[in-house]
Amino acid sequence: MLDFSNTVQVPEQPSYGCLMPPPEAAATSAPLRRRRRAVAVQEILSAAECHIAEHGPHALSLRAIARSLEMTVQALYHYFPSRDDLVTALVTKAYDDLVNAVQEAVDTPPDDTAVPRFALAAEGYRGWAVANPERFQLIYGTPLRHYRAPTPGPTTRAVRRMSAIFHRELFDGFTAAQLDAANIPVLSPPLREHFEHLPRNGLGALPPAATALLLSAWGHMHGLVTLEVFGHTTFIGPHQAEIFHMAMCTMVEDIHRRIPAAGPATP
Amino acid sequence: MLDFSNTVQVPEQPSYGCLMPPPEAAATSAPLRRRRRAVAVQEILSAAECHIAEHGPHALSLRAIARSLEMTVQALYHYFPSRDDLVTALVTKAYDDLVNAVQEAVDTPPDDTAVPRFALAAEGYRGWAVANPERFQLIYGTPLRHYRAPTPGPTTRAVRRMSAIFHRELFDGFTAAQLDAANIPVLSPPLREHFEHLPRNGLGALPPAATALLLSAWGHMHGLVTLEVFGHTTFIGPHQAEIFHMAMCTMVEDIHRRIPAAGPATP
DNA sequence: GTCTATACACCGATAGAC
DNA sequence: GTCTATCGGTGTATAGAC
Repeated sequence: MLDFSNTVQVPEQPSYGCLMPPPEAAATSAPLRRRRRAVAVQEILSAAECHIAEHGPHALSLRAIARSLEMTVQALYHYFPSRDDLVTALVTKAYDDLVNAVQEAVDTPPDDTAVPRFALAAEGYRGWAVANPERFQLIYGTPLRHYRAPTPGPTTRAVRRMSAIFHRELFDGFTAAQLDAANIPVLSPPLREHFEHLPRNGLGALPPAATALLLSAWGHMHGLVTLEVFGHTTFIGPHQAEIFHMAMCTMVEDIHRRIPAAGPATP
Repeated sequence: MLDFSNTVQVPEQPSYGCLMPPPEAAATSAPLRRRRRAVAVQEILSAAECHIAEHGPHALSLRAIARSLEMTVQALYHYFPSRDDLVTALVTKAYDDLVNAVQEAVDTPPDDTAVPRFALAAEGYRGWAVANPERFQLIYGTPLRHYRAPTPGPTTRAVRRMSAIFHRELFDGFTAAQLDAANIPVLSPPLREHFEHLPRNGLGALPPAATALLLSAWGHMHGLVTLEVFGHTTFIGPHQAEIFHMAMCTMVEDIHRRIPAAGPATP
């Protein structure tokens, strides 16, 4: 792919912000050149995110970024060989930031311990999306014109992390046997087989019924967030968070109701 | 708004298609001029939809449409005063078509009468979205650059129709008292009040708990469709329809379980 | 590493002839 | 109603000087 792939996540930006001092690279043994380059890349990405936040992901252009950085376009080409590479870096970072937000929501001790942990994760998801609507659109909105994502997808790693979190928070405490016996309509044999052949370190580790429930839950969460971020639920006014909270809590309740209690031990 | 607003839906296009003979207007008493104009508008919209289907909603441009119609841009301006007006017409039509698809799905006698009617409607929604992914993106994807929708929104009528269908199919057979007693976490007083002040001929007619459940259901349905149409669930392969079906059926089951049975009559 | 200059495409919109 | 011509802007990308 690109030579900046190993420098792009260097100093772990604390959070997204438009006005941002040039991040001082932590004292490292890397040569000065490298560090300066990394700083420049960070500044470019930061300016790009700023531009996206202001004008939407589809307004992304090298010229605009160059303008806001008071550089010329050609200087950018020195750091990113093409627009697509810049977009790829932005998408990757956005996805990572989203997953980090979810992880952080899960790690933060909740005010109310009665709230299911999946709902906490979901609220981290929503929280990031609402705080960064344009970057959320960059990830989950209409694909960018003329952009071809590299293969393998730059987001697969983050997707796997996210999937693992939701998987854990939704099904932790249940055995595979319990999940397999979840009370849902019977799945077709081809579908069951398809699910069982997914990566063993990911969804493939779950019984098919659980995979189906997890996908359904993901869609539920994502749909509510999408409708809100894309402005289709403005009539709810300031109560979006409450609706979302209620929907996620009842959803987890309903899913868990479909999983039978552990039977007597069968050694 | 625009003078084409009364001509745009004239001959009720049978279905979306790129190659389409100029629709012969039914014998009407309207003057010849009007009919010719209506036909031209239809052709332009059709070409625009064709272009959207091929290159995505964000590629929409008057020039491209003019090219494919072998006209000049200026001829288009004769029918649509600006690009925004064309976009508005396309969005309106897409939304209408989507609602029509849902309505048709509800009206079609199902193969399996055990499938909840809400699930049938949802499958109409999904079916249209999967068949017209780019037009779905036009409606529900990233807002188009530089496009300002007119006020009142051109889609409000269609949204109301859609809302009415889902409302009916999800809650038909339940009384307001039953819906009001739905077993969900208590809603905050401000939220209840907000819901009760929604339009009386729309969501305002429902008890707040039912409105909340309907919104949740809408998000659930929309999320699964969105993930599929925007390509985030390709790993499911050809089993998307089955997952969707299962998710919708269990969802309706769970929602109905939360609504208490009708108590003894209290006259 | 950054610059000027440039090539070549695209876009929305307007003026005015026919 | 449709045309040519044009304005003023957008964009990605490259060549070559410094």
